[in-house]
Amino acid sequence: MRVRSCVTEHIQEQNEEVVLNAQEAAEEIHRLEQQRRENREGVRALGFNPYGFRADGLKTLAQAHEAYDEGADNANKESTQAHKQAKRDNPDLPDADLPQIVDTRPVVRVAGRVVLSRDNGKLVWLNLRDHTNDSFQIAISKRDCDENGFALAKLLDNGDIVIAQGPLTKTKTGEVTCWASSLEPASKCLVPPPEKRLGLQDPDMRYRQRYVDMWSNPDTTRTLMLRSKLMSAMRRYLERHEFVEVETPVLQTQAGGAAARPFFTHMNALHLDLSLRIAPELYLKRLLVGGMPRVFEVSRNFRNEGLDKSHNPEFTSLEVYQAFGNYETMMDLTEGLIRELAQIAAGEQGISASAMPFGDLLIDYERAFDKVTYAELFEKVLGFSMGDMDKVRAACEARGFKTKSEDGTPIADIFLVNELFEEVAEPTIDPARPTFVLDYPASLSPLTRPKPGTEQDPVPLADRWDLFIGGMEIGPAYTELNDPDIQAQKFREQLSGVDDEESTFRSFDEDFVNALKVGMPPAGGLGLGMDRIVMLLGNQRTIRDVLPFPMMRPLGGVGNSSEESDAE
RNA sequence: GGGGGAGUAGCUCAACGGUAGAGCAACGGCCUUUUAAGCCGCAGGUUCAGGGUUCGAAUCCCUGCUCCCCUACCA
Repeated sequence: MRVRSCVTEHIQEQNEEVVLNAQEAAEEIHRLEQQRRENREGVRALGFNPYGFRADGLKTLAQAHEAYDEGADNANKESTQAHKQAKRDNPDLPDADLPQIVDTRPVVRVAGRVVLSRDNGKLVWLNLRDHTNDSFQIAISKRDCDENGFALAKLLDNGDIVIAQGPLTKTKTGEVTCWASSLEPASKCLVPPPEKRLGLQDPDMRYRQRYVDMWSNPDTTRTLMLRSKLMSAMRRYLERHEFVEVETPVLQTQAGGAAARPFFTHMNALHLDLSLRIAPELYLKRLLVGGMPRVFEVSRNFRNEGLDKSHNPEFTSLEVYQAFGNYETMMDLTEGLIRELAQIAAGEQGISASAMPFGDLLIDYERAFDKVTYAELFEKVLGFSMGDMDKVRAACEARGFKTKSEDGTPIADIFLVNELFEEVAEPTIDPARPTFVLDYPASLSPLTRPKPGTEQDPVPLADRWDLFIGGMEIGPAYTELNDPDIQAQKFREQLSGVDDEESTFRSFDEDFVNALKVGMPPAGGLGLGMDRIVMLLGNQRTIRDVLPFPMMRPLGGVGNSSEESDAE
């Protein structure tokens, strides 16, 4: 009871606050909004509801444009001319005896947002926009449109949504136009819109008010719709390959499957501290143990790390696991998937998948992806074998890379090898050619099966590849480790090998090891960064441009953190 | 984390120590084939916020807020 009354009080306080804010806001209505409110009243005075009703039988603006019938339009124009000419020649004849006007022009009903308007007095031109067409012209003439519709046209503001109906014709400059017989309001835009040609430019405003960005910059909507189409095509592709989509927990008692700092939250009912998932991997593998042979999850992952043009704190990965597959199975699957998505994206944009623009690059998704092993690429670029530790250490020192940690202990050889690889070898991969880099050092891949026969090599390898496109890492795939003893040992190594700061977010998942004890079939596993794939195929430079609502710092300063960051 | 840049009318931008302007949008008027329509008229500002220097600050200095770029970190 006590809790309830507290809650009630709290809600009351909140409500009072809302009322106060609303009053303050009401006093501060901008003059431009006020004018729009007055126009809205004018629309009401005509007998319309400015917020409209259900409308059936609407065509998209693109469909309407398609429906234009040249023959019918010409027949109408010619017969109208003949009628007028005859009337001039025989002013006394009744209309019934004059040549009749033929009108078989298709009539369409369309809806859209007003992006331009030109008022010529007795003829008003509107250009409407929807998701299929940036600018479709409507003419509302005093002669041909119903009286209320014509009066409405005079009261419209840019940004309003309207429904127009009428026959399709071409103007004398050749533009397909709906010559309205009626016009109705569908919704009012009370907020003054951005500049009509340039759209909303300020990137901050574009992300914060995506709903304005989307209609004022149609490319934004196109990119977000491309994202949907690619996600849908990805599901179709995987289902065609007999994968089933599953959903695994986002709230986890220990976030695993990747090395990343998680977000934390608390569950009241069980008095549990929980973290949001950083990867779905360990749960998907449990499903393989249970007997699902081919699974995938479109996983929203949360990582409490920095933001930049390829990192958002929540992002979408595709993870795929195939029992009795390996990392080569995953390579074929991935290449096929990405090529198919590229073809779909290319089709949307009317270009070829063999030359898709990404910044200054033209990326070819049609030809077979390049393949190179980690060791080959290392040796080709560095000029010596990655097993030659003296040269590795010397090369690192020559380049000024750290070879000792803060307390003076030498950094493990394999991290030096990887430092050289990432800093020197990786950048030489041709960004215009999708490239698989195969066979990573085993110590860098704790959840991966060691490559048979390399255990005694200077650098033991693992069945792992990474795919690089456009200079970005798109995702890795593995032959999954299914030996519970090796897995347990890798967990232990990871825990002991990291400093205190990092150990807070690496954990030994005993239940996962138990699952492997029950027996997981050999399997291939794959993780793809879907946001980055949409960036590549939609030619967008930043991850923010492929997310409808990217993470933004709240306006107004201090933020809402109840305490100072505890993890710095 | 480090360095650089930006914030001015609803929007896009000028003005860089001396009366805050333009284009678009808006508002009033004219106009039945316009295409960023046109013509005439009229209005619109806490120059991000707060402090300082100065006779005088959008402009120079300091602090804060927000964004952008580079860099660093990052399975």
